[in-house]
Amino acid sequence: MDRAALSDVLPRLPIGALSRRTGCNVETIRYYERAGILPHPARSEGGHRMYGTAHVMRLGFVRRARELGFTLDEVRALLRLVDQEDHACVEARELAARHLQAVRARLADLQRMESVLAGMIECCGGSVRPECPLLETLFDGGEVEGKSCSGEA
Amino acid sequence: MDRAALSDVLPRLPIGALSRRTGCNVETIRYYERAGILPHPARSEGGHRMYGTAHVMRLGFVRRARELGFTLDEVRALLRLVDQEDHACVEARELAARHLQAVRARLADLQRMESVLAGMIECCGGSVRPECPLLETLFDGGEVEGKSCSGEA
DNA sequence: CTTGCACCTGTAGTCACTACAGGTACCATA
DNA sequence: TATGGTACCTGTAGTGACTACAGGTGCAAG
Repeated sequence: MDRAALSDVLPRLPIGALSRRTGCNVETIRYYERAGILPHPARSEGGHRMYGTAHVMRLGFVRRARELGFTLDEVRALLRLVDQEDHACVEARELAARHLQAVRARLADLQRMESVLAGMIECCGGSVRPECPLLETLFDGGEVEGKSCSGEA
Repeated sequence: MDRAALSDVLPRLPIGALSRRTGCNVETIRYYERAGILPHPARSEGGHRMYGTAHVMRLGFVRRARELGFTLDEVRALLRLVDQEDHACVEARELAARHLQAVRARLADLQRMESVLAGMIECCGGSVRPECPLLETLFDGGEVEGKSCSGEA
């Protein structure tokens, strides 16, 4: 598949149609153009943006990368690799691997949050203590995990 | 523990000391004041902010809540509950439970990202195909999971 | 030829900070 | 008491990735 060869096919999609086709907000498409993610499209006589198949594909690429949590900077880097003739597979892999590390770090963070929150809520639910143990925990920074939870004295 | 009773003890901490004690950035402390999270502290003759024990505790509360991923709006709501005499345990629990749901949703998102990314990277690593399968996947939106990965033809 | 929608540009708002610039207070030492 | 080096002050602007206007113009169907 030579993607460059598709560049000028169907160059008459206005921005709303591109939006519907890709599921990407109109404002976001214009933003991506300003941000250097999408190239400036052709314009109609009256100044309306006119897109072709190449744009549809590129925007699809961007959307999928964003859904995987790549930042726009990372997306720009991926697009640079795409735009080279030899697709620099190794670099793409490295970029993705670094991103995967970041995702896993965030995942670990969230898992910690999840368990602390779940513990606090459970603790609070069965409470017969005068003060709210949930708010207490936030106040004194006490560990929820491994604590008796029913309260002593 | 009556927290209100501690309000005026040790009211002579300047912002840098509060920062060191709580691990919260000086700029962030001032931001929290502007944002209505922390009350306006007393001032020295020359206009420097002077904090007491109550502020130390409140800021600790805010920090811990933020670390659990509560938004500042949620933190404000939690603080309102704290500031009521009857600590409204049920409401705190509901707030935390809603937040836990959000955390779990985000967790599920990230887990999906993680598995797709890991799959893409694995696929790319063993590639003998001409094009980069990682970039290809981003282009055509093909599923990585359950695909042969070694390439056919 | 008119109507009404789609499109245009440019700017400002979101969230939770962070980073200045340009100026003043505080406090320890000489 | 003078001085010097911090620590502090206010106000504004920047971050990322959009989103939401306001106020104006193009386009295509009837």
